[in-house]
Amino acid sequence: MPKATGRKPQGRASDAPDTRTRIRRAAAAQFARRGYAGTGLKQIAAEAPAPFGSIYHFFPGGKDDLAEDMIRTTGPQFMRLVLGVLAERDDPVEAVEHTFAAAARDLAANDYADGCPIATMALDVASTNDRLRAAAADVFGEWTDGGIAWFTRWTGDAARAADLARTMIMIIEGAFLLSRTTRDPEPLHAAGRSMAALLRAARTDLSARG
Amino acid sequence: MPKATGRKPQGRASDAPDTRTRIRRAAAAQFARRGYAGTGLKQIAAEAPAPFGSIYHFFPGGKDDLAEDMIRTTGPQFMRLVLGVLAERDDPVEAVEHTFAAAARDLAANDYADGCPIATMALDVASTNDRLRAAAADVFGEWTDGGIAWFTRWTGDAARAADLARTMIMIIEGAFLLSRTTRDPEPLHAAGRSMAALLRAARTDLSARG
DNA sequence: CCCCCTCTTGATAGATCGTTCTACTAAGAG
DNA sequence: CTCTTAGTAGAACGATCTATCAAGAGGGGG
Repeated sequence: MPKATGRKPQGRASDAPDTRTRIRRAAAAQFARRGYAGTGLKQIAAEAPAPFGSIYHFFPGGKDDLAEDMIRTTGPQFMRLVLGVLAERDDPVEAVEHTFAAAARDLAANDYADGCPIATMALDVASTNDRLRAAAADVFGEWTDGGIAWFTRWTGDAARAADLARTMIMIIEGAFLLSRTTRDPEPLHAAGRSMAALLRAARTDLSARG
Repeated sequence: MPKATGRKPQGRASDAPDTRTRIRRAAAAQFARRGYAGTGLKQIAAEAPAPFGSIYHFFPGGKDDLAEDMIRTTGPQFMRLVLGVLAERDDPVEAVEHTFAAAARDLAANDYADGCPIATMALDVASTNDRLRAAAADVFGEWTDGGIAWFTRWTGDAARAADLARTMIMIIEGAFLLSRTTRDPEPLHAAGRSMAALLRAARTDLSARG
């Protein structure tokens, strides 16, 4: 990790993102849309835009370094995004419904290209690249922990919160998969309804037990 | 489609599958595990085993033909498999729980390599290959229809059955994603519990309304 | 018998892949 | 001024990719 010396790269427009940032952004977009094997380093350099050699300057480990960096940075970003949307409503059931509706709207708006930032890569590398598989597993673990914290604040029951958190993640991933391949927001809406139904069932169940 | 002339290929052991079948099987396995872009035609030929040129003999359209054939044949196969496991129990809630448990066991048994036969490819090509994306969308549509039929037989309510069917597909896909990348069967078990909870909620809801 | 057709076989082409390499540029440090 | 270092730039390499091609093997129908 090169220590920041406070020096600006090279006389560049002050507000434009630097080369490293442009490479990361382009890599994140391409990997998320086209998967690991389907994305070429040359495409990333072309889209950044950045000189090809700069990729290896900033990410000496090459494609794997770039992909792992992408997984570990966009993963938490996505969780913060979801948690932010969730926080826009007070009632948990409404919050969940609102979040799925927002996801459906956003996915349609970007022409069904950007769903989960890491799911495509995760499946792509699950059986072929253990380092990246582990990175994705770490991210899913963080999401699960974050979800458990969120649901525990509401249910007070940790075991139930764990199932709800995992289910929320799984159903949203499944919904992205279906909506992206069918180019139809309906799966995301159905997912929202089911997740809300699950929360309502948990609520009545918990209040019945006291 | 070459008409079957009843003639055996070339002096080959009578019980061994023919070249075309071996190519299809190898392609299905590789595409499912490594995705579309991550699978090479040479690997498929090597694993079949089959001479490389035979791929183009049987699938003149090359990789796309092979992938579309794989999607359209393994998709329905997988639905029949799931429906078969579901039919091993009479009570729908038990059937669903049993199915997820069986999926968890099978996935661990094959070292977390074989989850959904088409999900990896579907995400891989969703934004890059419209022909294959549409093929995967057709398969998901068939699954949805099959699921709706199954749940309608139980609930009698078509709209609710549609949500349940879609949710079943989505949650299973999400669970495969999480279980494969974390190499842990727990997500599949959690998915089974949640799906069962959803069915129980639907059951009490429907019986309350009459 | 010989033609015909299906299938086999692997070499080959041409493009693209990830990676490495060397040369160059610009700016801060002394 | 020179030295150093970060970053720019892309040529070159060997491997691998998809796809094509030409030739051969082997049984059925004339």
